Amino acid sequence: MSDPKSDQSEPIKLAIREAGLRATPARIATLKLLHQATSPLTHAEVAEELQDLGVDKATVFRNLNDMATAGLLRRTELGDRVWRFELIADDGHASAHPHFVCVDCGTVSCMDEIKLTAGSLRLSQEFGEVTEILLRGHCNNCE
Amino acid sequence: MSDPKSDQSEPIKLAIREAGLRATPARIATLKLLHQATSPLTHAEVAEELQDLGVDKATVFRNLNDMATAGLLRRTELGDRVWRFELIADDGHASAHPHFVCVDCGTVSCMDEIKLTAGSLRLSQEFGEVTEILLRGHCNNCE
DNA sequence: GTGTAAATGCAACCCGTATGCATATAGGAT
DNA sequence: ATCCTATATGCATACGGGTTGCATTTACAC
Repeated sequence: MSDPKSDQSEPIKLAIREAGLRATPARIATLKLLHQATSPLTHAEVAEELQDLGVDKATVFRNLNDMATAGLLRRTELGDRVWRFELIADDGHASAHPHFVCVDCGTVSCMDEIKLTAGSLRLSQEFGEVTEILLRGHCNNCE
Repeated sequence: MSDPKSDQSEPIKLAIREAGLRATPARIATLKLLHQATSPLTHAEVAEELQDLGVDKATVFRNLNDMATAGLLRRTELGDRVWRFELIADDGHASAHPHFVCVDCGTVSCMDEIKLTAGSLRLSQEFGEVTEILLRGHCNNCE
């Protein structure tokens, strides 16, 4: 009774187990969803998508948080009091990158090339070690 | 029965009225508090300070939001799901400036000199008009 | 297969914030 | 100085995203 559908579950399962967690259907579905996403997803967005599979909100919340703690996801708050999660993959869109959040429509974009000036970087080190850059403003679709 | 204490209430009252609001004790006290502050304050911080004066939480919340809408304060969310408010003065620390938030202790610092590289600035305009820059990381007191 | 720690579902709860409504007050009109 | 009314306040209650306690189920090491 082996599953004939050629999904990419196996590598995902492996990754979950390597992170020290059990590869449950809810977690696999969550990671698949985030894999397809082009920007960070909220708790609510993931929960809505997974409730067709009969997965409870609380489970989604716990899984997202647990997988973030386990290093599979990055959890960020982009100014609207909602947590968002994105995959930390071994490839491509992996490393921490700045985000742009539209204060009007709430759309979140990933920015790969944004940098601070050298001087600003130096100055910022007087405060501490910067791990995340977030830009907010009005996106081009909203004006 | 004129008040002998040489506080700076008058200019503050004027500013409140100019913003189209009534100069109530709660608002005056709120602005004085924010005037002394060196970084943005939360609802809770202001509310706690003002409850000695018998001011209700809800009033503080409404006043902060109203004064932000009226252009007296700037309201920002710095990643911990809590609103913070800072004065928009005519002098000094007035214009929008980046903030640094320590993800460990939650301390917020105002950064006046941080800039993006010219190239980043150009790139960011593909997304929209950036109105706010927020940096997060580990502050020097926390490591 | 079996046992057990980890994961899940459900409901209840938490915390920061917002709101409805009756009362009090600022401040322009008189 | 007094009055009047829109604005502001206090209190209680509601809200929304997120979290947690507990009994049940399930992944997976053996």
